[in-house]
Amino acid sequence: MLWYSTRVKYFRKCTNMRDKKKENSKALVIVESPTKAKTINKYLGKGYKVKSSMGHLIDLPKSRMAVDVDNRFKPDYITIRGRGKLLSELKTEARKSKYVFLAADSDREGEAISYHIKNALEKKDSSVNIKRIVFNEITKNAIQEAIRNPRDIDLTLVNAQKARRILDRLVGYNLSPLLWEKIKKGLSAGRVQSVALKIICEREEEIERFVPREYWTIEAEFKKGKKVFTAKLVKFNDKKAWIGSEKEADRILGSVEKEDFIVTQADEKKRKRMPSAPFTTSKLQQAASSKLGFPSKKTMMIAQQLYEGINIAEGPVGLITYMRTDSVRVSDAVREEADKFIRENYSDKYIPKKPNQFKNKKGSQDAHEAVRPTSVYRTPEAMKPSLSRDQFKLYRLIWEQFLTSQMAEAQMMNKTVDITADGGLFRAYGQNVMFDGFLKALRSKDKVEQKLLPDLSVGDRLVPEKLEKEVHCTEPPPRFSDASIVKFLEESGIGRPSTYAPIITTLIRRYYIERDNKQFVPTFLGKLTNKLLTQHFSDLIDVEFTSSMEAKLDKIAEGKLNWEELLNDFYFPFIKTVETAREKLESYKGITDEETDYDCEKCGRKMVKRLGKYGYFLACPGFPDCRNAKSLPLGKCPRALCGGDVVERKTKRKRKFYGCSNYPECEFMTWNKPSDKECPKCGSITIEKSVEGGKYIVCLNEECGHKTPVEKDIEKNEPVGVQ
DNA sequence: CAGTGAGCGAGCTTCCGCTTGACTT
Repeated sequence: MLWYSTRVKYFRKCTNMRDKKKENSKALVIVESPTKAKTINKYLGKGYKVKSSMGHLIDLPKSRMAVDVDNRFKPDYITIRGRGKLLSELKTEARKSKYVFLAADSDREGEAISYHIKNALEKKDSSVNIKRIVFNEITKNAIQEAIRNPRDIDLTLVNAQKARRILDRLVGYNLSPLLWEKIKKGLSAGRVQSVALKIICEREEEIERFVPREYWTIEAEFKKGKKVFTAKLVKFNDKKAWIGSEKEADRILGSVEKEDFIVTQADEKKRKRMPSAPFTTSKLQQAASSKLGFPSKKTMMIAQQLYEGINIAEGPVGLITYMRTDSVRVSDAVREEADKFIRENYSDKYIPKKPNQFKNKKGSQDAHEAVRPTSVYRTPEAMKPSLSRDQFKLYRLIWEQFLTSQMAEAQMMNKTVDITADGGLFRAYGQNVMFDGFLKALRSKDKVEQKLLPDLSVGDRLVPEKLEKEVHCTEPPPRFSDASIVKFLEESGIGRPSTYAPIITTLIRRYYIERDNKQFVPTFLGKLTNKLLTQHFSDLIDVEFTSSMEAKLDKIAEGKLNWEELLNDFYFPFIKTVETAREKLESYKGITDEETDYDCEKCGRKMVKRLGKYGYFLACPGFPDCRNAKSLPLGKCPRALCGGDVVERKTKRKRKFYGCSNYPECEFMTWNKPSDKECPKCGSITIEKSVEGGKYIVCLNEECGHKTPVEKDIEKNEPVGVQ
């Protein structure tokens, strides 16, 4: 019997093996994103199995430098913590497959990901046939074409990535410890984040230096027939009109007032207005920041949801293409679909004669298409029931940007009319939309305003209905916002689509900058860190550095430069500078403490605001003799007779909330972040609330309920220049 | 709903870039 059962087992084993053999004919395709894997699986069908790596699997370890600078910068690569399981799954799948196609993105990082996976797979079993394939749009044709043209790993491209990776490691892991030694542990510096910090600090210095000046403008209002229009004084006695004082404005008014106003020039010019390109990541973040008020992080999170798929009537569907891209490219098939949509919903006139051409930014890696709707036929309105408010807003933004990018240009007629009175030259502008083109698809809010001027010809005599002066103040340059910092980074070629949002988060997490009304303000710690870095590493913490590095990386990718040579040229001078800085720089430890008005109830000293592991807190400066420490009071508790302070707390799930320091005697708590102003009536904490028509400070004391409108930034302009 | 700092000297912090869940760090 034993014999029999063994036979059966053996037989079963054989059939199993035959099953496996069948699977053997399958080819394994490895991509980066699981969503992409799903889509490609549909296109490739039976003979293929598509898996995703979810980005890098092999990298330098986090816990140590792992670069042997004395041994030709040999990196010690390891499997990233937590990725071992995925890697061994890929190995198992690879062993069962006849072919493996490495289909990571067609850029520098994708080549490195493929290279590392190939090495790992071959370690176990060198008999697998591994090839690299690339495509830069997810269409059936593009993918089948790629499979027909497999190639080997491009080692020069891998070397370029290796140089980039190691350089960033050398910079980050040498500069950061210097900051721990000189300022505070846990701080960080790097090729990218430190440039972002620098420009935010530099802008702040500009603002601090700025002295506002008053200036005046003069405007005339005319009427011809029924049409009223205004013209601005642009020149006086052939000089550009910059009027610095009221006296001067009055002088000009006086000299012009009694004169005849005569039309001396009337020009009409045809102008075309091109729609802008579909979104790259950077442009998407900029638009979402300025039009929807979304921080970059929020934009990316919602875009990810739209990309991964939304349950709509036809089933779960990815509504947009991949959201991390530096390309404005759109596949031909999709362009044709857009033409069809435009024909059906507008008319042939709104299809451009030749498809609109948009140029990628220099240095674009072009691995993905632009961010666009997967089908323009899924209109925002039709999708609305399946989307959250924010998803809808972002989808509509992406959809409209794409649709308009595929529509015809608008034709404008621009009019310029010069009206002269004595030495004063007044100018009026008119704008007439001859053909609206892509403007037709914009919602009214974004539409270009029609500004019509009456028919005027040279020699016409006019009498101003009004002639007025107005006072203005020059304004300091604006602080950086999500939109403007991302714009700056992208235009400087610093950072990548996947890193724009995290850069901002890092600067905030390190307490280098704070968000104030959607604008970034450097903290004392941020300014100090920046000062230290710019003192010794001005060449490194600079826009120029990255662009020259990128140029050299390109050379490595072309095989014209050796990657070790690049690192060699960079590292040894750099590490010398680090050493000098370590010797020369004084220690700034402890100077980020800020004095406060709070008395230490244990010893009477004035407590200081100090930055700790978990954020700011109040510490007794008598430490370690007096060990008193407490949370930073944000204002008075609004409960009557309580007398406690409101402090920031965190739930077990790390969510911030604000509660009374007298807990549990007083149970006051709120999720709303208190404003920095106290209630003028009762002294309690207040929160800022934006309602239609303006911002208010609302008192949280229920018995008080006081509400004050926020006046517009009075205190912001005043202290700067007036003294 | 705690603690947080300095230094003692364990063991650790930190970079950029690629990608998602797991998850009480």
